Amino acid sequence: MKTLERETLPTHEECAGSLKNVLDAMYVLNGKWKLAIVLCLVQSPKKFNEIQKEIKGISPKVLSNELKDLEMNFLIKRIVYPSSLVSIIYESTAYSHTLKNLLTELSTWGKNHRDKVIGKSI
Amino acid sequence: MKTLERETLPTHEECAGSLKNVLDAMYVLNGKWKLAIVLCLVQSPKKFNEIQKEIKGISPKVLSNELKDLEMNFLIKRIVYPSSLVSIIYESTAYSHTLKNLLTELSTWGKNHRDKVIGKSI
DNA sequence: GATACTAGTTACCTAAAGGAAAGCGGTTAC
DNA sequence: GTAACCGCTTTCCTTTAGGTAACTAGTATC
Repeated sequence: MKTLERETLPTHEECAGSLKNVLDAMYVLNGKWKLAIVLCLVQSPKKFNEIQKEIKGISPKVLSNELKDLEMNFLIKRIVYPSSLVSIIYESTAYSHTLKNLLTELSTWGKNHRDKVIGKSI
Repeated sequence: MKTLERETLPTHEECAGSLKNVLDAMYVLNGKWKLAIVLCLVQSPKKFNEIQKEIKGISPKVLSNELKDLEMNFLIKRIVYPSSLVSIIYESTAYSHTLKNLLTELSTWGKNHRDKVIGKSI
C-alpha cells in the first residue's frame, strides 16, 4: 500500500486549504446513510426496494430524500426503463467512482475501529 | 482469515459486510466538524483557542463536545501541562493516523467536487 | 481592585435529520 | 373485482445537531 506522506511540512495555507476541502466534502457526504447508499450502488445497480432491503433500517422517505440529494451531486443516476411495466433503476455514475478509494478506506477503517472499540469497552 | 486471491465476484456477505463497516465508520466520523478537527490536530497539536481560530465558525460549546467525542474514540488526546499557568494541549493520537489516508482522499475529493459543482451551477 | 486571557460550561433556542405509519397512482395477478 | 407489489409521497412526530450568548474559575497583568 502506497502512503501519501511527504517530505516537507505543509504550509499554513495548505493546511487551511485542506481544512476547507474536508469541510466541503463533509457537507456533501455527511449523513447517516449517504455513503452507504453510494457503496450499495457502486456494487451493483438496484431498484428502490432492493436498496431498502440491503440497507436495513432505512425508511422509504429517508431513502427517497437521500437518492435525490445524491443525484443532485452527480453521484447516482435514476434511470427509467419504459416498458409495459415501468422499472426504475438507480445506478452509480462514473463520477461516483471517484469515491471508491474513500469508500474502501472507510470500510477498512470502520471494521478496524469496531474491533478496537469492542475489544476495549464491551 | 480469508484468502486474498480470488477471481470470483464479491459475495453477498462481503457486500453486506462492507456496508456495515461504512455505516459504523460514519457513525463515529459523522458530523459537520469532526474530521476537520482531526485533520487540524494531525497537522499539529494545538490549544483550544488555536483550534477555534483555525476552524472558523465553530463555537466553543460545539468544539468542546466534539473534542470529548473524539477523545472517547481514541482519536485525540487532551494533555494538561501543569505549570504555574496550566496549559492544555490537544493532539492527535497514533491511532488517528489510521485516518490519514482517508483525510487525504477526502480533501482531494472535496476540492475536486467544489470545482465541479461551481463549474456546473454557479 | 479592575481588566483580560484561557478553557471551557450552562441555558436556551432553532433547524435539520431521521423515524413511523399511512396513503396513493399505476400495474399485475388471481 | 380485489388483492398485492412497486415506487414512492405525505403527515406527523421525536431526536439530535448545532448555534448564541452569557457566565465561570483560575491566573496574570495593569
